[in-house]
Amino acid sequence: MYLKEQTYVCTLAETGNISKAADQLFITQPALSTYISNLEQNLGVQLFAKVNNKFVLTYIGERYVEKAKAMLKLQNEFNLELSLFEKGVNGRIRIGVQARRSPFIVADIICLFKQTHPNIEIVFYEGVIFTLEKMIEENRLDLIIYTCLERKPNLVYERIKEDKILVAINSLSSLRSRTNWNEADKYPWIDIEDIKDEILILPHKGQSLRDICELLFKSEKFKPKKIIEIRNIETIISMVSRNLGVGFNRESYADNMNAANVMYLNIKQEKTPSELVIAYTKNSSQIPNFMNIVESIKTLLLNK
Amino acid sequence: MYLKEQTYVCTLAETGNISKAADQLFITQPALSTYISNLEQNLGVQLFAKVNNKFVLTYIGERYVEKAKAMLKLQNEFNLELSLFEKGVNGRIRIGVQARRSPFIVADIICLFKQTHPNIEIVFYEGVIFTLEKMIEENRLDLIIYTCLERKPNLVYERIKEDKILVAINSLSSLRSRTNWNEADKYPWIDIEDIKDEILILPHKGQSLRDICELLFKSEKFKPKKIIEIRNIETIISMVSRNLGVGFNRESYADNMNAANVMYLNIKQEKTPSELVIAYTKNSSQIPNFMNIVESIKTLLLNK
DNA sequence: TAAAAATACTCCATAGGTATTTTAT
DNA sequence: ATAAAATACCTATGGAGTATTTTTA
Repeated sequence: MYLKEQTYVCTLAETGNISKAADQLFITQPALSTYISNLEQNLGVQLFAKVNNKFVLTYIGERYVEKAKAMLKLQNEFNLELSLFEKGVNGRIRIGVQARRSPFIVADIICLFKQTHPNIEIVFYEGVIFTLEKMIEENRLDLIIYTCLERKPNLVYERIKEDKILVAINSLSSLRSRTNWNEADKYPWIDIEDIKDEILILPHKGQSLRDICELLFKSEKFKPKKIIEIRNIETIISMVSRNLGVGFNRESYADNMNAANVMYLNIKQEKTPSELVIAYTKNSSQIPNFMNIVESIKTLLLNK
Repeated sequence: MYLKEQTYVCTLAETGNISKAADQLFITQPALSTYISNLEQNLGVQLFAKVNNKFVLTYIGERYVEKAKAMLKLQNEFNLELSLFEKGVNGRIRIGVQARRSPFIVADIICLFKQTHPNIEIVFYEGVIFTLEKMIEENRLDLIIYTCLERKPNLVYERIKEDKILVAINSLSSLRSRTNWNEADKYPWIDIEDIKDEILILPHKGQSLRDICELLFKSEKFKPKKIIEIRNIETIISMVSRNLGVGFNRESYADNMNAANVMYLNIKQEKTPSELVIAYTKNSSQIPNFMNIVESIKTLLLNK
């Protein structure tokens, strides 16, 4: 942003001398001379009066310069912001996270940015997968962190880790005897057929955990006998804790939830577990060092 | 003053659509398209992101638009001021008057402007003739009202009226018998030779009234016997009122001074009396309807 | 007479035009 | 298939240059 007209007039007003002003502006004296006289012609008024071969502002010239100086101040402010932005000091990143996941992530990311990019404004949006994907495609978010069920072609994905569906049973339940534990695995395994007679506590339809469960049930032709629908996953787990049924959870959520006597199990039938990912649009031009930021968020999430 | 760059960007930001924006700006779609992409190239950043074929501002674009809008506001303010100025509504006129004359003139001029040009700022400067002439030549005044002794070639003069030098005598003084009164004249006549033995009360050297008296004395080879020097002309007249000597005054001042027993006399020897004038520089480009203003001040002074 | 500004002229970058192609819904 | 944006290409204006003249102190 360069305000040539305003700069020229203000410089001439300060020096009172075409030749000196032209020097300061790195142009020649005739160039400035004709520029100013053309400008005055176009404006229809004299901005300068010539007194003893010095250029002094007329009344309307003074009015012009007052406004022009304010403009030049704004120009400088923008140019400063721009240079900070280009260096990556300045900026804004809009991050979308699943509302469910937000408590485990947001505070950490804010702490990370406070240390590494204190002048980058972070805007969080919490929502469901569908909304997050819609918002990033509409350029209302720069980056989303979520459990991806199906990759979209116009987004770029950075895989953080697998995010398996786990069955949550009460550790005192008789189901425990049906589980197998391989030393290599974090959780024991269960066959989904073994819980078909149990009361299943699931989120409502439309919640992504429920939807992914339904896909699994469908592919396995699994028909649950009885389902209780609960919106809040923490409530589901606390119900399992009281042995009121068998719950479901994502591995990434399970790690952040504590409840007495709750035992998590891998599902034998889950072949292609969904993934926790960072996603962004291909032409993400909002921030210069965007990829560094993605990397540092990725590292943060991997180490959790 | 036209901020093309800022106007183009703000219009595009508002419409989100190159074609509509181009229409509003009275240019073609390709013209705006290339203009914006060149601008982004030069700035080194994207101001807009294309989302569903709509142009939406990026972070730095928002920063740009915030500054640009403030500039456009200043531009509108100036353009408004300019149009008022061109219509003569707005403006400033700097009037110089002789300090001596200021009490009889300034209030009337201010009243005149309040009625006819309420938005024109009037700046008064009060000083001696020499300073007034210097200031108008340096463009620090637009117009001076004073008693001109000698016309300068680079100034334009509007003659208001003759401003004769009068002799002030006490009406009880014996000098009265030496005066002649023609019916046609405002004041009786006296021969300067008749006061050469009197005590003459004159302003100090350098005061214009004294200087003009000296010129008269010189051309008439008139040698006063005794002179008392008094700076304030009102004081001189009050001394005449007490019959302490013979005073001098300008006709234009005399009309505005009251003192008991003071009688004013024309001087027989004054052949080319000085004039009360309005003077201004030849290229007075400060105010569009300057000549009207000069005329109305002239009329005001004539009717006093 | 010396310094500053204005003028004459030349050149080139760029804004803006038309015609057309590419892209996106 | 249609509408919008981008691209290609052409033109003209005006900003900036050099050389020179005019003006002013």
